[in-house]
Amino acid sequence: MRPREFDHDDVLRIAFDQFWRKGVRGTSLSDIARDAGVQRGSLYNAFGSKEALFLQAYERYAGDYLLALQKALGTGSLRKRLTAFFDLTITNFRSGSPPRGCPTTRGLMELGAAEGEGLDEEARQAFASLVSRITALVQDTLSAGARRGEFNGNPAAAALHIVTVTRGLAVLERAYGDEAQLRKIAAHAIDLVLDKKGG
Amino acid sequence: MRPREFDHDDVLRIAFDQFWRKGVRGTSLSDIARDAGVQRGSLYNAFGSKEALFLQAYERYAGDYLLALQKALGTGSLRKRLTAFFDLTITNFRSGSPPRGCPTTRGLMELGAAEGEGLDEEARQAFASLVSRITALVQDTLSAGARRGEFNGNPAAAALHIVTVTRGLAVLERAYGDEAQLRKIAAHAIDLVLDKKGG
DNA sequence: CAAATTATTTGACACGACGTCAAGAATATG
DNA sequence: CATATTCTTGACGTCGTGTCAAATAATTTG
Repeated sequence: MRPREFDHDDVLRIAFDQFWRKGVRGTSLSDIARDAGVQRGSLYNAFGSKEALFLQAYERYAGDYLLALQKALGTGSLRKRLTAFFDLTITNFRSGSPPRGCPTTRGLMELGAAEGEGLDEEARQAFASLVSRITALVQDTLSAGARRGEFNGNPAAAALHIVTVTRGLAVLERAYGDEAQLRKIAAHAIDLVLDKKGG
Repeated sequence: MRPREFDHDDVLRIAFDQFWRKGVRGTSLSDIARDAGVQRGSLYNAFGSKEALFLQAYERYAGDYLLALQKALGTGSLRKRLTAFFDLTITNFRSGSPPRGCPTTRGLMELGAAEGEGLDEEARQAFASLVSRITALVQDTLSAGARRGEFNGNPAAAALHIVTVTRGLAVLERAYGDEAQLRKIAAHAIDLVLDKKGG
């Protein structure tokens, strides 16, 4: 066996950086190959296709991101935890120059329309899985907060609502690029969820 | 002058149908030309580029959609109006088979990353403009509701929150395709906004 | 230590997409 | 009836994805 001339993980990082900045459809394997100092054919040999390469790169990102979220949601009052959650979310959307937006949201909207369209379906599941796991983290945080008397609504509904707002923030980020606005919306969402009538 | 052999508006409708179903990047001018029974070159002659054709088709859609929203927001109690607003929004996302999702949200996430990237910037403005106009409609509705004592929060903040939720719904629609879930989230959002503490 | 094995690399190819251009076709105008 | 003007048509260049066979280089085996 001949050993590979490039580092698998390096390529994954380089590829995801491009996917994040330009989207999957907007990134060519030639771009990635040039950036990684690898021949295009080698990428096909190692990963199979652009979509498969993206999936691997995305899973990497998703794992890292979940860990960071878990950390943000792990300390302080419920309000502090939710604030840290939105902070991390928005900071993530606004990272890079120019800001790269949310890769999950972009990926979801880049999907083809057909129901079972090859790897599209696999990608959809990867995106949906991250969103679900984030929702679960938020719900757990709210449930814990409820046990401590900091929240008295429905944790599942509230978590879904909060995650829906973060997806909306990802979209508004692309529309206006106004980070202060995003933070205002986030603060308002926290108020709505925590100051609910009867709370 | 030689007369055009196709109807300008027909092509716009046919083109937007494809853009809506498959996204701008996922739709080729060959697709549109075939569907419209027009030569590809004629489209370039008449519209200039794919992006320009999309922009015209999108403006058409945006105008129609705004009118429909205005109608939905125009009658009944504030709660009824907001319910009709979310109803129309979700129904729009779920129209077609398979459901086509939200063209504005998809368009926004399909934009290139570079700040001033040719027509991308024009498209971004078109998307942002529709979102802004929707926000204004919702805000007016909330203000009117406030004058009638049906709402006592900040109309601007609440309108922005509601529109953010609709953008989030567009994303979740792609992730899960679960219309019942979308309607639950919408109902919860209305409750949060209208039942705010002190309301 | 030499040689066969085996995966990786490399370059050529087919195909489809965008956009441009010059040449042909059809109407309106003088 | 001829001319000018616009639309249409088909060919071209470039770039994207994905495939394939041939060349290459290390490891494993004898």
